[in-house]
Amino acid sequence: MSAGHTAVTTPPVVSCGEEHEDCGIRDVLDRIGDKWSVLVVVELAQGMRRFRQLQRAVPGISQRMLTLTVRRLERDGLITRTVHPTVPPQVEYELTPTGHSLTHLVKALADWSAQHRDAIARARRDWDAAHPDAGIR
Amino acid sequence: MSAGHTAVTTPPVVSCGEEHEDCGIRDVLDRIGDKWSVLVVVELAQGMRRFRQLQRAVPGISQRMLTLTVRRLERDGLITRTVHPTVPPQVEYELTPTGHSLTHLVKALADWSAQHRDAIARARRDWDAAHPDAGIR
DNA sequence: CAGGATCCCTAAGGATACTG
DNA sequence: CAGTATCCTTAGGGATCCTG
Repeated sequence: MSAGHTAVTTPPVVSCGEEHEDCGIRDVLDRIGDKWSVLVVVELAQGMRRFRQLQRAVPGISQRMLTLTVRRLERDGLITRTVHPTVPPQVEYELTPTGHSLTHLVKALADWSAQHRDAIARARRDWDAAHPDAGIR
Repeated sequence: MSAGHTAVTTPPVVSCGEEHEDCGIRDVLDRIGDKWSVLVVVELAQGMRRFRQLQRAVPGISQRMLTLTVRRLERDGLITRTVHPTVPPQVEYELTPTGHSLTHLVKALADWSAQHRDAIARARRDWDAAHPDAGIR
């Protein structure tokens, strides 16, 4: 169809073993694909943070979601939670080595986004223009 | 606290400009963080596919979600949709160059998952054992 | 075959109030 | 400060039926 097309000769970068049945991809996405996890990880990449510090650093997050998010990250061994029995209480969150390794991945995501966001935005505008009445958006 | 701790000296891998306000990370995750997009992309990484082929290749997906997923991917310029006006109709989906570049990213996700899934599973078991009654899970 | 149109249901997330 | 406890709204997604 379209003129010079590299066609099917493109080597399969990802292939999920034999008959792909989920690989581990969905695993990661179920973990960091939510609304706040990566943002918290990104902030913690700068160093240790306390609860309120995190909440201020991650703009729109509610205290409820912050609590849930750090709990999950802690459960998965991506961050540590250190309670100082002072008054008022003081709780510190910090990335574990595993959590830190995740920042590399997040960096890859950010890089990809930076490289393609313009093209994607353009594609969207074009598509929206070509489909004035779409159930999507 | 814990013995030899690399502490705050860890260089910030990701930092989102100055005061991070979302970077482009959420952008990517909003795009591929859903339940099916990556799986469809992974399948299309093998080459061109038709609608039913995709549905069979991605086990649990409903036709509704497949429709929505490919629409979104098409809108973002990650895949192309080619309609052959035959009877019965035949529609082919294929990765665009941008879409193909995404497979590299997905590969990074899969690799990270493979490297850490055991550690994470262990961390979970430990955490669950230490917190018998947790609202999380 | 490749969808569109509906209906329904659950989980994610927001807002608010309260506590150690 | 660092949470917990409720309540409520929405969006994501599944199931089913219908059509060109």
